[in-house]
Amino acid sequence: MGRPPLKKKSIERSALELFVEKGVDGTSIRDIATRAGVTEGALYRHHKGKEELVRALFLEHFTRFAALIAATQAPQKSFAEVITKLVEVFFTLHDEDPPVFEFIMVARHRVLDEVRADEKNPVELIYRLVKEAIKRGEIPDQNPDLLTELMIGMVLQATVGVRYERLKPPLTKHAKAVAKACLAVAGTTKR
Amino acid sequence: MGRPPLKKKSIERSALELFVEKGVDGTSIRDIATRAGVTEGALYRHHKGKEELVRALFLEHFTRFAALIAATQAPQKSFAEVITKLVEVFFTLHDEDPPVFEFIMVARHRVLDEVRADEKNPVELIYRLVKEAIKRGEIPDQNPDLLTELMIGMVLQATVGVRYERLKPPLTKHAKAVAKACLAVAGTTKR
Amino acid sequence: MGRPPLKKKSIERSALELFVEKGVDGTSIRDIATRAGVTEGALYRHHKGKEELVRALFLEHFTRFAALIAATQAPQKSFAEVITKLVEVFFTLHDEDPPVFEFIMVARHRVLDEVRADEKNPVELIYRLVKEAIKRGEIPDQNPDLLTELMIGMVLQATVGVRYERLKPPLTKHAKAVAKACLAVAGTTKR
Amino acid sequence: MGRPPLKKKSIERSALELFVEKGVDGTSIRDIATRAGVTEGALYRHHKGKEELVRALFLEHFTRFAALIAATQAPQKSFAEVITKLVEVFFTLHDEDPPVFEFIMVARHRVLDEVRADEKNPVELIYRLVKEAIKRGEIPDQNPDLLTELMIGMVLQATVGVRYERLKPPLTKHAKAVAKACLAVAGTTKR
DNA sequence: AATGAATGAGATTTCATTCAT
DNA sequence: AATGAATGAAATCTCATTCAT
Repeated sequence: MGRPPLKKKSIERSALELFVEKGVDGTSIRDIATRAGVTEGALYRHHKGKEELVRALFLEHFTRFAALIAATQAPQKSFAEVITKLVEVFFTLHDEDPPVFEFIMVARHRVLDEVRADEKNPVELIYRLVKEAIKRGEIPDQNPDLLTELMIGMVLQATVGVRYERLKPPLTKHAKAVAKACLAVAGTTKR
Repeated sequence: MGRPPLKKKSIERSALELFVEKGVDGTSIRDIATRAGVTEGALYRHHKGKEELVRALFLEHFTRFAALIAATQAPQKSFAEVITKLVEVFFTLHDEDPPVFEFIMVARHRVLDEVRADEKNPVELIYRLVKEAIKRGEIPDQNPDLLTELMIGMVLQATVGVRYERLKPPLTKHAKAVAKACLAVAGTTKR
Repeated sequence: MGRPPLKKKSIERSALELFVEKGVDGTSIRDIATRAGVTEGALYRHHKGKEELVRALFLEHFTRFAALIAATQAPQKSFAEVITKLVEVFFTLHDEDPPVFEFIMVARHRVLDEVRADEKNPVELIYRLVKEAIKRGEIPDQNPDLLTELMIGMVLQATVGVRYERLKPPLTKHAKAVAKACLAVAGTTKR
Repeated sequence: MGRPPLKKKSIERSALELFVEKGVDGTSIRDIATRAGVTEGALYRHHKGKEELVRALFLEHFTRFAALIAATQAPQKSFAEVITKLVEVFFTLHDEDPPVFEFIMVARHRVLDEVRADEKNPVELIYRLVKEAIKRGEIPDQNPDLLTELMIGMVLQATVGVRYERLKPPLTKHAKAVAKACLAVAGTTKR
């Protein structure tokens, strides 16, 4: 094995940040190279092109995210417990590296259109949680799709609040409050 | 007078729809012209370029939105009443013309960076409502920034749910439920 | 006969001025229309297009210029008299309407390539004067081409001096001095 | 390093020639690329655009010209000596590379508007020479601005004469005659 | 006579990608 | 591994001209 690819990480990090700041379509190879302190050709040593780079970055992080999120699931846990855990996990993932979290949010539609109804899709996961909680009487009967959206909306918007400096980081400090809000909306009966 | 601007509306509508579908940077002038059934040059009779077109479309609709949203304000109304009204107004605006609503959401960061801390900014408006409600004891003492984000998150995510066909339109059908969710999160004491 | 073409003169004057200020290629139809206070189409009511407009403007004024210049010729006059008269005529034409004079200078190569070795060409005219003066012994034997260029250079550069505000107009005030310079260069022996 | 910039010189030379032949506004990027044997985009590797290319070419050569012209200055030399030297230098610069000389003439108004009253401006330099010569009694009292223009006019028109094949190159062959003409116009008293 | 929207051609510029070094 | 000149295609924009009004 030769020397480690010194610039690879730099290229990938620069790309990720720029994708968040200006969008994938708004970011050029030259933008990435400039920020990474390399020249345009260097990117092609490591990736086939811009779209492949987006895909690679997405899958690298999303896989990790999905695994951590899936691990929150446990049949014996109550709806309240799982939701609380989920919010914590989401916020921890965000705080760990906010640009990475934001990139996943930005890139998911572009990449996930191929993976749409995937079981790993957090929307699907939460939807199933809600359905089961209703069936088990943990929360009142209601439109499970709507509740899913509302909870997801609160979690995601909290990350937006941090990005625009309307909420003080770290986000994990707000996890309890947001989880409580989710349960309030769900109308959780038992604790 | 020369020919009346038959194609202006068509160009603007096509642009707006494409901006929502593929993003501003992902939409080319050619895309717009093709959908509008004109040649590329026609756009420049009416707008200086793509960025100016985005700005013009945004300001046109945002101004109308802001006026309607500001009109929900009335000093004698309770927090619950105003929030309920606001959700209704948001959802009505959405249902009226979902692409226009979505375009405003998509374009706001691009355009509003110049208008940031504007009083017309709905985030600001809701924040002030929350602060006053806390002061008047209508809702428990809490982080007003967080509550603001949570309510906004729910409202916006509901529109996303419709876009991805996870929620059945029209959105106004869900207004009552979403308003109730907002009040549940706020912990409204009086009704 | 209907109304007179009110805007025709305005278009032509605006075009002429812009051709001088920014060059023919640097001036667009829109530039002309804007300065003339009309719309783009109006020009085509009076002229076939930009090139034809240049040609028309050039020929209109050049014809008049050429006639006045040709009138300076008289067989019985001395070289000194004709040169003095010529400088006066040139400077009078310039002072009468400097933009017109400058336009003729700017456009001559573009238009005169068709008329090149024309007898009306002032260069040709002066060249013949010089040749005859040498033959008649009015001036010393010398390179007639060079003398021609030197005299033309002085006359034209004087107009440039006025344009760049290095010489005080009117130019006719300098006619005597420039004529004297021409004769000094020629080495005129008799007066 | 990547490939050495094989085509840069070719692009710049082609541009310079075309600017002289057809004017800057009459020359398209495509014209330049075609003559240089490259594609249109290649130009942008080396220059920001056409205007910047004009500026770069102008400054590169003008700086060299100005240095050589300034070097003709020496306090102990007579007006006649300096003028003779100046004409020689101008003509040598012209003969060395006529297109470069002509380009400087063509581009100077476009670029020099920013550098106008610069001391390096040859017009200024000659003006100062003339003023001093008058003060020192080397030439009769007269309008120094006019004399400056007349001398410049002769020198420049000589280069025009060569371009239009009315004067036989090389121009340096005519230097003595033109210098003599300048001194005749100035009315130099001492030799 | 004049308007000005629209066209069609082309000019300028950007950009992902390739490749010789 | 990295460079950066150059390409080829596409995007943005300009402009002379036409034509319905």
